[in-house]
Amino acid sequence: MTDPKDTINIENVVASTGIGQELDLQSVAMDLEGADYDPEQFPGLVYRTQNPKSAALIFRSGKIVCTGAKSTDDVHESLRIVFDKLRELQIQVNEDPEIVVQNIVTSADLGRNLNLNAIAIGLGLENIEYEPEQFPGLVYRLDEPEVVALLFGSGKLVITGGKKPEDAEHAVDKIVSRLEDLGLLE
Amino acid sequence: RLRKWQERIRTKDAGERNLQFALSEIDRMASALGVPRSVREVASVIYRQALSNDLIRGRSIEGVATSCLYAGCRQEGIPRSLEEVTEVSRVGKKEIGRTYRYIAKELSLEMKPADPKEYVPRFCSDLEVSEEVKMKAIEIIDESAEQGLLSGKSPTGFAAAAIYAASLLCNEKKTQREVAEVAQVTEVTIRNRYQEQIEAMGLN
DNA sequence: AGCTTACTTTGTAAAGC
DNA sequence: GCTTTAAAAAGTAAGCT
Repeated sequence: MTDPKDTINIENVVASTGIGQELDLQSVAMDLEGADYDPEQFPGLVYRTQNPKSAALIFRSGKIVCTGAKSTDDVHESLRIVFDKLRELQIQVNEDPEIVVQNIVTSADLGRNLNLNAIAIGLGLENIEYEPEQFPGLVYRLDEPEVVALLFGSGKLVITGGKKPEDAEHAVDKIVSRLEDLGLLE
Repeated sequence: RLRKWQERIRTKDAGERNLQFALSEIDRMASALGVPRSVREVASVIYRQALSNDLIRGRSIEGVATSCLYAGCRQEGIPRSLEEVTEVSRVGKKEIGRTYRYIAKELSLEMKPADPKEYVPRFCSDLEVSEEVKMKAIEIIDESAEQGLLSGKSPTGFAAAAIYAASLLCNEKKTQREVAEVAQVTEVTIRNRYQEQIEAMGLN
């Protein structure tokens, strides 16, 4: 039996940071190759890194949001590239800006099909949201860790809202044991 | 003090007018959908509960009224799909769905997902098929749901496919297009669900 | 009948309307 | 509440050949 924990894969990491310096996004947009900046539509400038792949949202305040990285290491590497690009434009960037992971999206596989109708009733209709007419996944909010899990009929799941990789592991353990207790797995 | 008093009356009148508007909208939409009076009453009760729990603030009256009607239909066991309620409402499907989920959660309505079988009588009478087709469709839904094919699938598409399959089995063939139209799903969805159900019934 | 593209859901920060 | 970004899950839908 494959431990569902071993199937966990980080799909997206969102983090925030700041260079500690105000920016003139108009000029940054002019000098930074590949930058997308449309202040009418959104106040942030979008800059994409290729290796690792990510998208950074750079704001006038100097605060930055990095999304799309596949690991916390990739977040740091992506932001290092962004910092260096800004330095190339003669912009002062703090030594080691603090990088805070805000959300980690993970996928996993329980390895067996799930009867979502039975799970909805078993876990308690008051704790879940399952509206197959609107979305095929069952939404399950956990208190500890504080994450949200989307369970699918295939047994695959998505866990989001966590701030560290262990949150997803703990969530998978709890989900597996609850489903086993209810006799809804295997 | 006089001013406060007038304001209270103004607020009370406005609130009363809003409630009357909401209830008349529920009535209008219920008539357009052809649901029985019991559903309008349940929907009205849910709307008043939403009102007393202050769930309307920040949302459109029409959106809440439509969501309450959608919830009422399901609670009464004669569901209308979001597509169907959207057709008679002045707000979009996305807002109705979102408002419905919010109200259901806040009022602890604990709604079970709609059962595809609940759509069979209405779809079948719209298609003018026999009682035999209706029973066969229900049999197909029961069997394929038992085999776990229902998880994540839309109840209307599941019901539509079963009715299409049943019409073939009973030699009262309805086209995918005809079934798709009454169920408000695409022919592609019927085809996909139909294939799985036929396999589950061991009829392929 | 496919294939492609796109939208539905979840969470999260950023600045501003 | 909205706007934008990213990614997964699976279902549904629409457009094109």
